[in-house]
Amino acid sequence: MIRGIALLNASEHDGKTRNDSIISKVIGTKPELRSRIKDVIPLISQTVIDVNKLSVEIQRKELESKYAELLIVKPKQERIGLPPLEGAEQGKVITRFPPEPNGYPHIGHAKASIIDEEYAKMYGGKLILRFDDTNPEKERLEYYAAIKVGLDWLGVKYDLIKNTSDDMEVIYKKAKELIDAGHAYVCTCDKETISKNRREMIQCKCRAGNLEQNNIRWNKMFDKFKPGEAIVRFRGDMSSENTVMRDPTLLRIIDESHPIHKNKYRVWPNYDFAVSIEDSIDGITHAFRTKEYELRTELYYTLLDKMGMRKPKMLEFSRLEFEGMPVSKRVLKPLVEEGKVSGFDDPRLPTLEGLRRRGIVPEAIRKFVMSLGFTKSDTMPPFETLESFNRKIIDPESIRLFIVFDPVKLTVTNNNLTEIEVSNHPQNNMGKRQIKIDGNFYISGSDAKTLKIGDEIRLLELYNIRITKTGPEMEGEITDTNYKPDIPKIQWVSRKNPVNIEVLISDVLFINDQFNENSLEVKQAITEQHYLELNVGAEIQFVRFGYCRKDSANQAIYTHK
RNA sequence: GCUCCUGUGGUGUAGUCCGGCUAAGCAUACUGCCCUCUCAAGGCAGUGAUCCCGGGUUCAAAUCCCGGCGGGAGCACCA
Repeated sequence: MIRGIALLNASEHDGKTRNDSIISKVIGTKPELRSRIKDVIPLISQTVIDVNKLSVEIQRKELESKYAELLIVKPKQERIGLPPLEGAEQGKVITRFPPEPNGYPHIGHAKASIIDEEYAKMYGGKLILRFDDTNPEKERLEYYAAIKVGLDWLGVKYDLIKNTSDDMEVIYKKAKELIDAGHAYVCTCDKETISKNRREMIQCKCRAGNLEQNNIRWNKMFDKFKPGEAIVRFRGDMSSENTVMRDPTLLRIIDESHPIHKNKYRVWPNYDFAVSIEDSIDGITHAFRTKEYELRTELYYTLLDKMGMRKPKMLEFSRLEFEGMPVSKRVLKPLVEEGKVSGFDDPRLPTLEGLRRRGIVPEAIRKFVMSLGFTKSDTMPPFETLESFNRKIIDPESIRLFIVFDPVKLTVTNNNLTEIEVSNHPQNNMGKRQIKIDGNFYISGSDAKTLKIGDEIRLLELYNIRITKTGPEMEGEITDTNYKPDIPKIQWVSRKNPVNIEVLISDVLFINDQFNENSLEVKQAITEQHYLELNVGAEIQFVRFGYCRKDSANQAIYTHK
């Protein structure tokens, strides 16, 4: 057997084989030899020497005659999809997607929700959409809706929808329990002091307060105290190396009206407190969040411990963002307000609406997200990869049309056709369209520039012509109608019924943190009459230009090449 | 500054937990050819990684151990 493997390896490497490879292969095929490896090695070395002495032809001959079964290559099976989850049981996995309704959904939400859904699917479990709406200062009703619309568009299906704010009574109950058990206290220090103490690991006097004081203060938080005057803090560890454990805030007072509950509550839990309670009572088995929360998982588990609640498994993944396409509201909002972009659906933006208008389809986003894997490494995947997935999906259903930029007039002096029929797609049956012609065309300026008198070109789908006049009003005459492979082929638009449109071309929004003033190019173009018959939202491939999505009767948005 | 996380071709990843059956697989990008009445899609081929660096353990290390270095994040009454 050793000889066979050595021969095989030799044949794969120009007749030369090596000890290490053979040892590995032998152990791989017969693991039981592992313990006797020391006895096997000399044997292998000798075989390798013998085999290397033989010529390639002899090696091959012997291999084929004696060890033919080794020539059958077994295909390597590779894991597809997400890595398996620890502790996941078929049918029992419950995941959750917990956005805060404080803005429009973007590619980051897409990644999170797709991972949540894929894992639920993988284990035949459930996905809960939970709005983490515990900060009335930032949340608005329209965002709840926008997020749902975004998920629908993405095709992310959830089994249950709920709001964290609907569980306020449970949250209060848990807070009271923590206070009564001495795991939490009400702190009335001011913000700066708290922050300073946390940095310097100093306990404040509130921490030492007795149960009675804490209960009085807790009750006062619901009426007497003003916002900022008192917070509930977890009795963590002020000397912990993990700063989040240094008596973090659990609840605070906010008087702003909540989009759903209006002024019913004014003591609101903060993120860590709400998430741990919610995940636990919702029956979540596996919770995923982005990496910047990593240090908070210690708090998450500790809190759940102190409350005596069931602990889900918390895992982190890296944030998804594209280079030059920031996702944060902090930078996007000013852009919208200053009119630098047209709105949150501007095609330059990585918002779901922006991507949709640009012509990116949900299936492409899903494939792309899945290709990223579940990792914690900080990376900026190129937008190109998304485009590539997208192109493959939209190509079969994109109608082919002709478009011309910087139009130059071209007249074919001996034209005798009045109408031709053109196929809408080169491979797929997407019907045909009629184009009326009279010998007067527009061609692209960039093509016109390359043409000299006497050149022969083909007007795609039409006929071949020889250029007889150049300049702004070009002329040519038909030489042949048969397709010739070797001459340049260009697209054209009939001057009989041209359609003027503008094409929006996006470039990266930011270059080295600077807003790219040239991030949107608007190009005037002329296309075919047929454009007007397409539905808004249709994907078009303008031949020799690229894919675009019809945004309106006179505007198309460039998707990608 | 402190703490945590992370480091595989230009890019994104698989493999890392449980060292060997992979002289590192896939995708993307790039190049060339084929196909094609598009510079698309499709097919084929090619370029490209001393698996961050240095030690150690072992017959054997991308994988385990130790020590460096690079990158990111957190240090809020935001999520």
